[in-house]
Amino acid sequence: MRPVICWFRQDLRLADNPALAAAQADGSPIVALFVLDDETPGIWRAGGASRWWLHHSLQSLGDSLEEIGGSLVLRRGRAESVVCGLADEMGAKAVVWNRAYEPYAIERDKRLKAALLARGIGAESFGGSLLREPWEVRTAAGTPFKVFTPYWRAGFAQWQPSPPLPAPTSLRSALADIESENLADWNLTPSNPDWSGGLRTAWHPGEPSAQFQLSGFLARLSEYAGSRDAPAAAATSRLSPHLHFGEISPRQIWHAVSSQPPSSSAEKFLSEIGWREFSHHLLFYNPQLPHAPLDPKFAAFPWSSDAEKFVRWTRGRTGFPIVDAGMRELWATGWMHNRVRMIGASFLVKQLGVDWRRGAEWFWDTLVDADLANNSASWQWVAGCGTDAAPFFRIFNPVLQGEKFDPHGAYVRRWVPELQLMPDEFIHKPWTAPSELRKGAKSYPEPIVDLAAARARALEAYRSLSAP
DNA sequence: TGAAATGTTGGGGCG
DNA sequence: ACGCCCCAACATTTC
Repeated sequence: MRPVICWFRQDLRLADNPALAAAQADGSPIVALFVLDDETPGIWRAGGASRWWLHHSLQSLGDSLEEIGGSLVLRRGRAESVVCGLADEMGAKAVVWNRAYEPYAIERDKRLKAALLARGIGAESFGGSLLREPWEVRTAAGTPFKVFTPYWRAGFAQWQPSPPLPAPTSLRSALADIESENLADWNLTPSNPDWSGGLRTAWHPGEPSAQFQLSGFLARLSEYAGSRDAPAAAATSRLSPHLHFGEISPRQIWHAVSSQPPSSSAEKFLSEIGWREFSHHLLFYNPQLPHAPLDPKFAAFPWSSDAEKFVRWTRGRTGFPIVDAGMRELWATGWMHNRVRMIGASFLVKQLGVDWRRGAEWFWDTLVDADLANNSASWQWVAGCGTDAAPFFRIFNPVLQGEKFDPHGAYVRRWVPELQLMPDEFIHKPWTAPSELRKGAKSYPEPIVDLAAARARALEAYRSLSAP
């Protein structure tokens, strides 16, 4: 019997996987395939932290497939040729996959589909990584949305997803022995040095862990609205990397959260899932989102070229504790609390005047949840050059933000041990502490900018955008 | 999903 | 008792 190839991409799960379910329903033997693609033109090659996650997620997916009588075939290369080649090799009946929405992925998949159909091989794609397809949600005029709130109201207020699909309990596997590469040979995990210790402590990639994480979050859902902005509180879901790799689907999350009693927390959290949808909507209709400001006024913005300050930002040595704590959390664990991402990003763009794309690139390389749509849309939001963007005058003050959201400095002390003994009163502005208190924190840097002066410079630069 | 500057109000000290 | 000033505390405006 001719097999169906189920091509796994950003959907590394068995449950609620429409492509896999369709392959099962077809009745043909199934070949589960993953392709490590660093070659497709325009691709955003996965960064270091993402590659670490991918390694473990693939391991987990392979294990899960084996438990139900299947296996995961690993190949490397330009995906179009690899998939086509394997389909030829197997005499495949069809290839199925769940859609991805990065511009290069859309182009690649379009070419692949045409190539397969031209060879008489079936090709079908499914929606499973988003709640709604980007083109499903439109304004009354039929145009894409530019602003989140109307997008959310139009697309999701009176809307319920269909229930998630169950995971297959046994896989009708292709009998032929199919050559697979060795995951270890892909060198996705770091060595010399192995910097992944903090990631291993913080995370457990894979579909079972994603479900575990979701149920843990549901148990503390009621705290979400009140504590989501406190980085020390661990009140957020921490589902972002699981979602990015598709170890859990947004439909599973939606279903689980909306089965809880209605609450402001549930509503707030679902709207955050909505921001993820909105980012993909924006990327779909604005393929330049990752590399060009949506607002053309920003084309000639006078960004700073101060490499030294940028490096200090990346390493968490700016002298502003809440910023440095966040950047060190990112470096150590591959993740940063959402509130601190906003503070740190605003600091880079507005206080240091550095191009948002430098920040986006750093995040891309260091985040385990690095996602082209979310990352690009969020940085454009912070920089004020997106469509639904933070107004230019919204400049976070890292001292005030720290005092507001980390009032006792618990988060800062966790990631900036130099400030362990600094009293709460000075924890977010240690340079103002009496000298005897600063002695214990001697290795902590002085602030690299004067907040008031930098703020004035930023306002001037942004104001000049709209001036004639 | 701001912050700072500016304006307003009202209680209390004081002559 | 009264007017005056000071200045938190809060509200509004501006960037």
